[in-house]
Amino acid sequence: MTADGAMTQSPWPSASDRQAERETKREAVLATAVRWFNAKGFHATNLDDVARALRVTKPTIYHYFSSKEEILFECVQRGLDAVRLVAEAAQDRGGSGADRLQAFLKEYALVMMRDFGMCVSRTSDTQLGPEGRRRFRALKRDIHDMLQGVIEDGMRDGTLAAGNPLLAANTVAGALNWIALWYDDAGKMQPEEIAEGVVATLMSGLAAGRKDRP
Amino acid sequence: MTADGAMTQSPWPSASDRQAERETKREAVLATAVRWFNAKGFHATNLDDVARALRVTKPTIYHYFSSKEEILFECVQRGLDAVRLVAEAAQDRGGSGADRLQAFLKEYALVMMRDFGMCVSRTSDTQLGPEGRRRFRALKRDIHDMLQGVIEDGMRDGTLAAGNPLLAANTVAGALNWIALWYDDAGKMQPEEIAEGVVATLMSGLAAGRKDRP
DNA sequence: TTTTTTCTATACTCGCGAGTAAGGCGCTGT
DNA sequence: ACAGCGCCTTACTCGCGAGTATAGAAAAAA
Repeated sequence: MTADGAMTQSPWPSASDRQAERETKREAVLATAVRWFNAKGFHATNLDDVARALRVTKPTIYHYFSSKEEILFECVQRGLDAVRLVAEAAQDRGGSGADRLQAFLKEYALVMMRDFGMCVSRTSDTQLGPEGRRRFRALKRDIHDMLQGVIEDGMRDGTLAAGNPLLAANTVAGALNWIALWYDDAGKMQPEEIAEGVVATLMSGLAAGRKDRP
Repeated sequence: MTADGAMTQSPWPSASDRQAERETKREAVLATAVRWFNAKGFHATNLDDVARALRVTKPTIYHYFSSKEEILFECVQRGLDAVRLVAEAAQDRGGSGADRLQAFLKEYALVMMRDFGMCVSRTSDTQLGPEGRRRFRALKRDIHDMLQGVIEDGMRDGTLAAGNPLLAANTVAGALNWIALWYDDAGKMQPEEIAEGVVATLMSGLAAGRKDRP
């Protein structure tokens, strides 16, 4: 039985407890900041507001982050990480290109209705400095390449219509990213419902006359 | 023969000439400003830069506009006016709902690759004050309603697949608006080509299996 | 010519908000 | 006990850029 054993809970935090505590506080800052960024925009949000919402003061925030830009960057990074995870899951999923694409798109859409996902669409790379912009673009490019890759697979195996994969990827990415700009938490439609509907439209198109939808 | 007759060009400008001159200068400010806004973002652009590009100074700009926000608003207004014009043209065009929609979408896409159109997508309403935000949203809502109206027409006459018109409108608007964020002037694809491709994807969908595209 | 209006420049103000300096409190380890 | 570090505070600096006060040149009106 170790000192960290499950039998007794020591009131004195261990070193790893305190490390975890620090991480929890960092995450709390990000969670609060991202909501302000989404609601008011990055520039219109000042860190005093964020600090007040957390019932601390601005220097406290600077104890965990070195700059406002770093906070924004970590927010979009979390959003993009979430998208990358669903992209990887879709790739590993097996099935036809169309099946993998559909699964990918739906999860992608759902991410865009969560705080960190929304932040990605609402953040312009002009809000970051040169280095942050470079990294932001690189992360977005990774996502794009995975999306385009799945589309190419589907075109190759014949489950997706032939066409320009770059254009197709940008088209669907646009429709999905845009969700972050019109989705309303308090609205009537549920995320699940929106994701299903948008993906169905993208897969089947607007025009009438599909074989499978008479 | 009037004083403004076509026969002789007086070197002394008439009152209407000077009015036109003033308008020309206003437009020049907007044309320059919108390019800076699109390239660097609204906040990162300062009016000294814009003035220098026009080889004047900041107070000159304030002689034509009352604030930086007014300049931005007039830029997005021009972009949205362009979209409204193509929407009205599509409505008057006649033909089935699907035909009118397709015509609308293509012209919409083309607008999003021009300076003022790009500015619309790149501008968040958080960049405007309460009044500007209200007007901006109203203009965007007009466009949305027209788009959704055409889609409803198409669903009613059976040329578009049945579904949720609100969702469909948001999906296509997203794909089109997003063009403004990835289109590259210096890229290989021409606006015409992009517009055709994106609209075709939206109308027909990504999945293989259309009757009209075996 | 004189007066007035239009347009533009030089040289400022001024508020906002990112980021910092310096100190205090409490826990940890020696 | 005491040195050291983690955490958080109050109270500041300071630069940037929107917007302005003022004046002068040129053109229009009188």
